[in-house]
Parts: sequence; C-alpha cells; structure tokens
Amino acid sequence: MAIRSISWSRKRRAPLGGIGERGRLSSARLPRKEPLGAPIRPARERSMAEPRRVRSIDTDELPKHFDAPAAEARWHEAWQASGVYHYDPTQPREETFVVDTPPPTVSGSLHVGHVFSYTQTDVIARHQRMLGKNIFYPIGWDDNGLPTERRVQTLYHVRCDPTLAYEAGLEIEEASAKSRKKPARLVSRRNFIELCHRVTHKDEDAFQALWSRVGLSVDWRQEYATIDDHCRRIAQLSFIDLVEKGVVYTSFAPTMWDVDYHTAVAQAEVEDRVVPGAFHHLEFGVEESERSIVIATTRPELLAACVGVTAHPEDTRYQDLFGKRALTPLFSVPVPIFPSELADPEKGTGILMVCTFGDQNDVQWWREQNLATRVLVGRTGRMRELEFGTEGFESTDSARANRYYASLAGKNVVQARKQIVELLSDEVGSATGSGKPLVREPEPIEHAVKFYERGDRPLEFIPTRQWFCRLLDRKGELLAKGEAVQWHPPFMHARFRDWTENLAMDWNISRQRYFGPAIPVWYPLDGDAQRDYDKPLLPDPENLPIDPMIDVPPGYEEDQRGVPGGFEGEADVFDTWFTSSMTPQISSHWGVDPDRHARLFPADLRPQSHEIIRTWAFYTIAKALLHEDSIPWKHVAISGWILDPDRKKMSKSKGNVVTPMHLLDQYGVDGVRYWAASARLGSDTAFDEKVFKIGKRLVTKLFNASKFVLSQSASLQPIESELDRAFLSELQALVERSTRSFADFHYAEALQDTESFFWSHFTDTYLELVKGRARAEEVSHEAARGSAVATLRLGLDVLLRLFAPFLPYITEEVWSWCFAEERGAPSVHRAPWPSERDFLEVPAPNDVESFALASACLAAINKAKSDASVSMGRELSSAVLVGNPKTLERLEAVLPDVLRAARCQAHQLLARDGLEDGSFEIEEAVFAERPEA
RNA sequence: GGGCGCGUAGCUCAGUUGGCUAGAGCUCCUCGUUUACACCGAGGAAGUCGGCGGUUCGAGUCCGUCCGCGCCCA
Repeated sequence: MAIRSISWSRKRRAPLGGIGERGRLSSARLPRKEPLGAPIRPARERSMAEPRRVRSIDTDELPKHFDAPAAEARWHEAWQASGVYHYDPTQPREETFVVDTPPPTVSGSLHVGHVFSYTQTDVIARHQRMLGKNIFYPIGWDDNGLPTERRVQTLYHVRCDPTLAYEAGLEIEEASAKSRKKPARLVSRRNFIELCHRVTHKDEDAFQALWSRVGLSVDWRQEYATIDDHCRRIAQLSFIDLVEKGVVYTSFAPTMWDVDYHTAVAQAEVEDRVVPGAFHHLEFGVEESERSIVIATTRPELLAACVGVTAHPEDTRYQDLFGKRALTPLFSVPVPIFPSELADPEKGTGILMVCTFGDQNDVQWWREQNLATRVLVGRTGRMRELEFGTEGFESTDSARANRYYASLAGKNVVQARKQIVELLSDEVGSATGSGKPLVREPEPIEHAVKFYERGDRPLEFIPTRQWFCRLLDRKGELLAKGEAVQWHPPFMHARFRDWTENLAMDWNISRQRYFGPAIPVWYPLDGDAQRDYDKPLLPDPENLPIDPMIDVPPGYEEDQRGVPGGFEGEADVFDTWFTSSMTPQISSHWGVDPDRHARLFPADLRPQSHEIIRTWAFYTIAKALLHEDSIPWKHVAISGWILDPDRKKMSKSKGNVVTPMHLLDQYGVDGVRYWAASARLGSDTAFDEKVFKIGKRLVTKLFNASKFVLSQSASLQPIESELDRAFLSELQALVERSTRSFADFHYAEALQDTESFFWSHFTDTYLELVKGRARAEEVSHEAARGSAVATLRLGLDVLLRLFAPFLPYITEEVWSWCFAEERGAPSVHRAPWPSERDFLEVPAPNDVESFALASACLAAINKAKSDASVSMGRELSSAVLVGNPKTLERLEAVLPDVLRAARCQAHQLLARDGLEDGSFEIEEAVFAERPEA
C-alpha cells in the first residue's frame, strides 16, 4: 500500500458521532496491531511539512473484484476472535437488547427458509447493536421430541422397548438396505435415548456451519439444546413451580391419541384434514315401542361402544323419544335417548349415536349425561377383546352380541368398519326384526377428520392418564398478555387472539415418548402396588434434572422401586412445547440465577413464523403468565414463508425444497442476505433468484464505489461547497428515514431506501458531479477539492453504516481499509448507527434543492447526449441551458460542478417562463469531435 | 362455514393518514467503454392498479359486493 495519508485531526473526529467515546467501541477488546482482518496493510507516514491529508488507499493493491468467499472466511474468524458479538453481562438491562432466537429443529431439513427468517432477525439485532445496545443474541437447538426419535428409528432401524434392560456400551451401526428388511431391533429406553443424542450432535453441526456462514451475529457462548441438562432442569423447574401453584394436574380422561406414535397429543398439535368417508344408516330399536329410528354415522365400527342416542331438542321427528331407551342392532344394548343442542337436524338423519369415544362431542355428551364408558379402540388402534354380558357391556342378547363382536376383535378401525358393514347386512342382527340393520348403501361424503399434525391415521379419543396444565380458566389473562406484546406486523396478533378465544381444552403436557425432559414425579405404591396419583412425589429442585426411571425419590431406596409400599417413577416425558415455551427463561437462567434473569427477562424480541403462533408463541406467553405474571418479550416479529415459484410452501414432503449452501457460494452471503432482508415481516415471498443477483450486484457496486472514494486524496478541508452541503442534507434525510423505518421494524424499507439513494444519488449522480473537482490539481482549488473529498468520504462512511446490518461482509471489508482506524471503531458492526451527530460540522445548504437541481440539469444534458447517440464522456463544445428564471438563478451555485461533469466547455443560460421549477431543456448542443483513439 | 392476508408492468415487488401525470429492479429495445464499476452508464417501451358498484372535487388507497390464490380455525 502506497503511503498517501497521515493523521486524522482530533477536531474532525469528534463530530463523527463521537465514535471512540463509547466504551464498548474501544479497541481494547480488539487486536490493535492492524485493522481487524484487513487484507491490506495501509502504512502511515507523518510529515509535518505537508498539510494534513486524508488517508487513502492505493487501488492497485486491491483485487479487481471482491472475493466474497475469502472475505467471509476471514471476517468470520476475525469476529470470533475479537468477540464483537459478545454479550456483556455487566451492562444494565435498559441498555441491553435481548433476542429470543428460535431453536431450529435440528433433525429437520435445512433450506433457504431458515436463512430467510434468521437473517431478518440478524438485521434487527445488528441495527440495535449499532444503536449502542448490548446485544444478547443466543442460539439453541431444538432436538428433543418426535422428529429426532423418528430419525433415529429410520437411521438405525430400531424401536424402543421400555421393558428391556439397558445394555451398556451398545454399538449400533446405521442400518443398511438389507438390514431394513428385517424387523427393527428393539432397544431399551436408555439405549434409545443415547442414539437420539448421537444423531442430534451431528445435525447441530450442520446448522452451526450454516449460521456461521450466514454471518448471524449470535454470541456462540450462549448455546443451548432443548435436551441438555440445563434445559431439562428449567423444564422440570417449570413443572414443579406449576405444581406448587396448583396449575398442573393429572387425570384419567378421554384424550386425543395417535395410534401409531402411541402418545397423547394436545389441541395445538391437531389439524383437520378433509378425507373421504361415508354415512352409514343404521336402524335402532326403541324399548317398549314399535318405533324404530335410523341414525347416520361415519363410524359404524364403534356401534359396540354406543352409550346413547341424541337429537336436537326442537326436532319434532324425535321429541317423543327423549327419555326412552334405544336398542342397538347386533349388540342389543339399551342406551338412553336424550336431547342436545349440539345435534344438527340438517346433518344425516338428525339423530345420532354417542360412542365412547368417536369425537370431541362424544366426550362432552359422556360428561354431561353421565353416560356409560365402553372403550373399544385400544392404544394401538385395534379393537379390544371384550365380553358382552359383563359389567359395562350389558346386552339383552349377550350370546348374539359376542358372536358378532368376535369377528371384530383384534381388527384395526378400517378393517373393523369393513367387517361391521357385512355384519349389519345380516337380518338376524336387527334390533326391530324388520330386516337388515344397515338400511341402505353407505353414502359417500367428504368430511374433516382430526389428525395429529405428524400422524398418518386419524386420532382416537382414548381414556388415559395424563398431566394437564390448566389454561381454560386463564383465557382473559392470556388475551391481556397478547395485547401487551407488540406484534409485527400487527395483524398477526389476530392469530393469537382467535386461537386463545377458541381454546377448548387444557394443555395436555405429557407424552408417552422417550426423548424429552422427564416429568419429574414418582408415585407412592400402596400395599397392592397400586399408584397413588393424588400424592405424587417431587424431587428437590436442587437435584434437577432428574429421570424418575433412574433416580430415586427423597426418602426412598432404589430397591423399593415397583414393590408394594414403595414407589414408581413416571415414565412419560413432556410435550416438546413444554420445554420450548421456556426459551426466554432458558436463556435468562430463570430459577437458577436470579441476577441474570433480571437482566435478560422479559426479552425484547421474539422472531418466529406464523404457523406456530398457536404453539410456540401461545405457550411461551402462557408460561410467562403462569410463572411470573409477565409477558415473555416485548415484540414478536413474524417472518413470512418462502414459496416455490408456483407459490406453494416449500416443504420436504412436497419435494420443492431449495438448500442454501450453493446459493451462498454463487451469490455470496451478502447477496443472499440482501434477498432475505428485502422481504417485509409477515409476507410470504416467492423464491426468485433474480433478487440474489441484485444483491450480489449491489455488493460489487459498493466495492467499486468505495475503491474510488477512498483512493481520492486531498488536504483536509471543511465541507463548504453548496453541492456538497446539499448532497449531505439529503443523506441526512435518508438517515432519518432509515432510522424511523428500523424503529417500526420496517428493515426492508430501510434497505430499499438506502440502496436506491446509494445507487442513484451517490454513485450515479454525486460521484459523477464531483469527480472532476475531487481531482483538481491546482492549488487554488484546494478548498473546493478538499470539500469534495471530505463529502465523498463522509457519504461513504454513513452509507456503509446504513448498509452494515444487511451486508456485514462487504461493509466490514471496506470499513477496514480506512474508517476502522480513522473513526476509531475497529468494526463497522460496533460503529454508531448514523445520526445527526455525523452532520454537526456540515453547514446547511443555502438551498436544500441544490443537489436536485444539479442532478436534473446533468440529466437533461445526459439525455441530449443519449438522444444524439454520443457517449456520456463526449465533450460539449457549447450548449444552451433553458430553464425558468428562478430555476436558473438557483442553479448558479452548483453550475460549475454540473458543467465539469457534463464536460461542457461553453454554455449559455436561457431564461424561459412557463417551464416548471427545477426542470431543464438543452438546446443547440454542439458536441466536440471524438478524440483520436 | 368463520377469521386473516394477498391479487399493481412479462417477472419479483414498493406504493404509511385518499391528491399519482401509478413507481423500482429484472426482462426487452436503442445508444454509449470517461482512468470506481460492462456485475457499468444514458435513454426508451411496457399497467383499464382482479371484476362490478358506491362515497368524494378527486380512489391503487375508503365502503359494499363478487371472483381467484394462500394461511389459520371450524
């Protein structure tokens, strides 16, 4: 690097935002020896004989093109080494900005959608950091739960059998195609969990590599995984706190159950799917009556579970039957007939059978009417063995009932449905003696059926013992907390409100699975080794996390496990959201480190996508309410989705997923980040590579323009030319707009505004207008030249900082050339966000529109050149500039710059009334001969 | 069936309380290499702002209604 520059005066340094005064920007934390990670090493020279000159670079020593991959690697390393993104625990809460980063599901597929939403958060965090905030930006991995279990089952071709004993040192290879043909290997619960851990570590590495590359400014020291000891401890502490507050309870009740995953699921994890079905019309008898009724049902296989019949109270067809008993066909079971508002007279025949349990309504009728319980479907989805004529299965013809049921037992519901349709065609089974109980052909329909969101078969309602968290009695408070949080964009709040208002069940928090934090309770056993659910034994919070299947409750010995008078551990684990809903507290070390918690809770920002408002956002708000009557964070930023070019959601199952790595290689990280930051919060965006291209182009332009600006050399002079002052006043307006946009979470608007200013005002216009002046060699022009160079540099300085949250690599690269040292901020990412402080020493222009006038005049001349098909560089021997008198007068102050940029040797001004203010026309343009090559 | 969002140039998208002669970039066409940049510059073409009604001096923007797409919930 050639030496062209010497020191930057103190006087000039101070107004540039007081950089260097801010303690956290002090270079003490960063290597002092040379600009952070700089590819070139500018030397310095001090000569008292020369006037003070600005520092500049020698463009010959810079590569022709910006080498993005090299810069990315270099800066990533430099940032890690210097700790620019570290959280400082000594700073007070008011000066801290806390991000509650979504822990990605590590066993899921990596795609551009991840880069999209995480970059948006990073942009906000980087802006806050430049505002001077102490940033707490952690990262976590969501590894507990079904996705991981499922991956382990496939990868190793194993299944968990909790009855098996643990095999120490069990080594299992990834399954081959051949071994997959055999039945899955059964392993113990503990071995299975070990395999889950092994898989998640690998997946986490892939995510970490991506996030590092994308330049997320997270503090990697704040890493957590939802299955690690710390997270399990927080989850279990949460449970114990809720037990103490009386908010959780256990009960044996009909619960939505997935027959493949063998676990209960919560309302939030359920989705309706429209599937084909059929109404089956069955004839029931009526006790002590000649009448018969025909009920319509989509689930005839549950006939043996029928415990009642109901119709709408105002349905005149059935009013006379209320209070009587109906008699089921085939099984001859008498069941009560009762009225219910829930029965829809329009649907089917208007009268229907109530079973235990076909759906949510059945559960309600069962409770309200105190109906019998006849459970048919077992936990694996097959029809249980049972005997009519025994208690609960009373029948007026047990022998016939058992004969029919024998052909149903052991079948799954689909097989059973097929079978019962045949049975119902048997006239002998009629409840009335009037022929086939199935009175006509099944009538095909499409209807919504509840599925577990990850499941393949419809949910069953099966009575099981579960732990619940009480929420239904807190709807009002939940809604109030939702109001207290600021949603971005605001309409996303409606998703939360609607969900909360329509909440129908308490939160089922227990899952009959393995890879998750254990529910930390044991149950005392009575003399018959029966569990006493009313007196669960809780661990000492000091000892968390615990596994009740391995650890022993206080006051007991291991040899008392499972024996009368002893204890048994709870085998269930938490719903994955029970832990994920604590991410703010996981980071703040709630219940573990009160001082840290006070500094980090509630968080400032929760970024997430909209489809999990009912789960992640909802449960997190619920937990903050239940534990501390607080909100978990002040702002929620909802990112949109990436859609494929056909506007379909990108998902693994659709096979339209675009992976990010090759895009980062092709367009550079900054190019990809440009794309992500161009999308507003909450709006879904079609994947379009054109946008990456534009981002990459912007990076190139920044590199080139920076090279030009920083290679200009001049003696230090105050900024005084009218054009310079007018340009800077427009830049200051941009700074104000951009700052406002960020404050409103409209980062995309800030990016667009900055980009458009940079391109059209800075590079295409201002730079062209002052190029000549910045190079004027004559001593008499020193002041004007110095003003131009100072303006160019201040302009670039400010623009770099406006771009820094979006394009961290190119801005840091350019910053390192001169500004890092000159401005006393080793990293642009801790330089102060631009503000009016940057312009304190710049006098206001005499006419705020001077720059616009100069631009318009230059554009008019350019148009004349374009119309004449000559190059922009062609000399203009003479031209007449026409404008209205006032406009010409205002142009005067900037005219020399315009004429120099237009290469206009001679000109005439012609005043003409009637032209609009600020507009120009060029007449009688005479172009010089093209110079010899 | 209810709620929310979207429908603006061939494509991707801006258009904040109604004032727009409707914008940007990409694409396309014409022209131009001046020592920051051809990943460039100058100029140009391209839209009945989903349809129809209404309010208003004035509607892409407000209201009603309908059509299409997406999401959430029944």
